[in-house]
Amino acid sequence: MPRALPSVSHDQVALETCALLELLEVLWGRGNEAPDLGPISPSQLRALTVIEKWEGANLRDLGEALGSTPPSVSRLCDRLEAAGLLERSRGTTNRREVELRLSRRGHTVLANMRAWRSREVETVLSKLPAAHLGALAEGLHAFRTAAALHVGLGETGSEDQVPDSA
Amino acid sequence: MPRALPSVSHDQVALETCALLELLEVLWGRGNEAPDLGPISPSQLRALTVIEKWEGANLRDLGEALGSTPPSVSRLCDRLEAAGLLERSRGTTNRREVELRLSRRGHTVLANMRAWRSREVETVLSKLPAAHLGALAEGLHAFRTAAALHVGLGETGSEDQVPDSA
DNA sequence: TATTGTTATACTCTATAACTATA
DNA sequence: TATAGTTATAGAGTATAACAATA
Repeated sequence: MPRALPSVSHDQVALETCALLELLEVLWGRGNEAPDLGPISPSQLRALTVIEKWEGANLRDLGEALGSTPPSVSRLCDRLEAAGLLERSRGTTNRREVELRLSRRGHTVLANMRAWRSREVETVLSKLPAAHLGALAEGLHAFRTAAALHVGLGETGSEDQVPDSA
Repeated sequence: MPRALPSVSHDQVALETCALLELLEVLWGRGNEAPDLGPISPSQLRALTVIEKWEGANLRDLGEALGSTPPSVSRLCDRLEAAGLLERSRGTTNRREVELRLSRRGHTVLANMRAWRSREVETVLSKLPAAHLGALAEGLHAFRTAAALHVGLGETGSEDQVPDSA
């Protein structure tokens, strides 16, 4: 089997993607087995992820990105701020708005999380033949670029992670 | 750029995978935008996913798969049973164990969830060129096969989803 | 005694509703 | 008045500790 033919249907790839995601949901949902993360919850991680790519967002913005309500987001930020991962500052132009930014510890936590997950994924990747690895890299990058645009988090910091294998 | 060379490093692909997963975490974590799912939570979805592939598991098994403690799992199953998605029956051979099985509604809920997610993914895939689509299909399948073995959910119902593009 | 599951209690996350403050 | 954010209260999810029942 040299290469997949271009006759693959969207249907099949969509199902394949979902199956993989389901697997990783179960795996990564396991109560933080990452040692460096501290007692940080999935919700907090999601919030940090969004704010990292959207510095200076207000509570409404964050709530919309997370699909969460203002009170939930407010409390979530309370805890993130108390944990020293997030900074809330009253807006300069509009005094009723809040500007959200990651603290240095916030950035560190995200970096640690990514490092841990990458190590997990690498143990799996190490079992793949090189041909499959190349196909995966190509396909994933194309997919993520399209997906980021679709979700609305595309224009910011997506490219700095993977320096493009060229 | 015709095809990715086999010189891609595990490192880079791991980071790419994590970046994509992060994106989908934010997207799918948005309070259930799937209409057919009803008020089912991510935790409940994870539990159903595991039990589907492990019919007759007991509470300890489920807890281990989810990385969760027995009391949490017990309560989680209380709610799943109350919602009619799960059936708890006292074990036949060992009367202190419990056998967990999905109800018909449980199976339906999982099917609906997968259908909704697949539609979401397909809207993204429809924007990919055919060459990238083929690469993605090949890479994802190889990855999932390796990952399923690593996680410990490999021998059961992994193959029935994608009939292999051949 | 060791194992399986449950109950007791506490904290996080989320939602709806009501409230405060700014525009 | 409309908008941004917070507080009040309630239910789900999780954890540790203590308990009941079976092997």
